[in-house]
Amino acid sequence: MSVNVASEAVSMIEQQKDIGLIIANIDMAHIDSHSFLNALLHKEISLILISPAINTKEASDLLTKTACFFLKKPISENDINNMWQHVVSKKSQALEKISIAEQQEKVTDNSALNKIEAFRETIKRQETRQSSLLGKQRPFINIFTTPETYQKRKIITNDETEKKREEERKLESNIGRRCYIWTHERHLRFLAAIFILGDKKCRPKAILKIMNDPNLSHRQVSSHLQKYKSQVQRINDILPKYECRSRDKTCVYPPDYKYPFNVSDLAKNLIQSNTLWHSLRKKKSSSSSISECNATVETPKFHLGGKLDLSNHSDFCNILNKPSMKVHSVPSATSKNPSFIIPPSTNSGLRSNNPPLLSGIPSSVGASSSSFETSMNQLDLDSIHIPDSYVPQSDLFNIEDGYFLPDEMDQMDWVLPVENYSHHANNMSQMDWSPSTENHVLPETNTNQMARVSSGENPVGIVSSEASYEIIPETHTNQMDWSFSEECFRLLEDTTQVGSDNVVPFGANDDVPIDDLISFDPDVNGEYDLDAYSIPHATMEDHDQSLGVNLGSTSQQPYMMESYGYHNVEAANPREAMEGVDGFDDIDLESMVWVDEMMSNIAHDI
DNA sequence: AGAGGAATAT
DNA sequence: CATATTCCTC
Repeated sequence: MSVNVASEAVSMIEQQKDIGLIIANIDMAHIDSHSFLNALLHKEISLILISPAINTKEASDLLTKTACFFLKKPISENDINNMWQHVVSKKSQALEKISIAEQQEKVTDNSALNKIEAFRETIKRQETRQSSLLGKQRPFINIFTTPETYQKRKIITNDETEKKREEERKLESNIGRRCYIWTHERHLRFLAAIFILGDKKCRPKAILKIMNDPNLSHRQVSSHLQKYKSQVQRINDILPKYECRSRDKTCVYPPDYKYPFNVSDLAKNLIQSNTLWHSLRKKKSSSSSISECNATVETPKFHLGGKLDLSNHSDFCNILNKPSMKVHSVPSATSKNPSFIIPPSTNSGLRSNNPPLLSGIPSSVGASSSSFETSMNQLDLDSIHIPDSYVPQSDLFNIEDGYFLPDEMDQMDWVLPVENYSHHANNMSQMDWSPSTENHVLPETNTNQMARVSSGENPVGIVSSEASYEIIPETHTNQMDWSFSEECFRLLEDTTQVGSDNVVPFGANDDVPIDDLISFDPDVNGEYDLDAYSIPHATMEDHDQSLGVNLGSTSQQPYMMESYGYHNVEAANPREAMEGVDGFDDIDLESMVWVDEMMSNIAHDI
């Protein structure tokens, strides 16, 4: 909001309560600038003052009282770009004010410079974080550099030496840093541990014991577990919302259905989908354009195709003899929904170098009896009963003309910019399973009027009668999302070619030890013919029949049929996808060392 | 004392 | 957001 007269601004400040930042010319017409400043003295509003020339004394005086920053005319673009930093993190600003006030007791005549120095430090910290995240340095803004600040730096008081030591301590630990502890491999171990332990026993200490990672502390596992659990919760909260937004209404749901995903069955699904992803990736790399660099690109090891029967192993036998899992509200014991998702695409089955994080969460694998309980006697991850998700999974990845971002959902950065691929390829993105904004389907029932705003060919936003949603800006669409563009995928493929030295070739560091432990074959009996899922059921009765149940669909709203979105997978049958791949059926005993370690740990625990 | 877990800090 | 730390209970 802009006003021409200062008095207008003052009354606006009085009335409006959500003002976060004021940018004002120091030379105000019709009003004494000091009375203007008094008006916001006790408000928590950041103030940036603009002046044609900066009088140092006056500036320092004002900075002490109210202003948080001074800009000298003419204002550069850089200045504008950095303004946001004055409004974010009110809390830290407040803290800073306190610490500055304390300093003022000792250095009274330099208070303004203190403030600038402190602010500078704040920005520096932010820069550090951003650059570590982005993997590159950004130019640091110079506007704060004055001879005085440099002079000030040389005066080292006891206070400051203490501060410095504190800083060093913080640098040694990982406080405030992105430190990629939870690599893909570690996370998979973590998930495996959770799966093995089960919901009730998956405590930090036990997990750590199974993971057997000397570089991890109990607390780190604890923290990771906390986050993991919160994400499970998030999924359980969010999935029902997808369901009601779904265009695919072929499912008929019990009125009281839930999403009883628990911590360990989700872990199982995630491990499984990761394994499948890697296997398909391997297939792709051996058959498509990447094949020319096959000789140098080491592909991950897998043991798909055979299950590792550990039922006779004395340790595992005990471990796996845990109580049977109860499952709530299973709509269908014979649902044909596959337990994984292949992202739809125009000409390629695998589009991302990131494993499918959300995939596999909805699963009904192996539910073949009318009983919803089972007990495990072998490490057969397919035999566990996981309830149907009720979510037509393909819809999670459908792209429509209209997108909708539910209020309660943030846009998640669960995939990485291509430029940082080499750095992050094995890390991060483990926890954020929510599909990005683009995958949100506009609910049919939504009465909110939506309009798409375009600039040329590029959508720039969505305007609704209630709110407007910004479409992910270009920098975000460059991320390795399931929905990323064809161009982006090509770029990705290019950058993963061997010879690009800032990029780790795919596979070089991607081996997943957990695969050595668990052999998945999601389609060991050839039952999951993905093509079959793209054929719509003719009638609801057919649908019910195929599910082997009658869920009383006649009493429900008859929904339109939509096809599933499993298109263009190179081999529809994952089993086929694996045929002909060397070492496919082997179980490499030498690579099972970790399994042995894990098992002996478990034995010790027992 | 030390684990676990929520909350909060960085 | 990812990770570290604190605080409190058991």
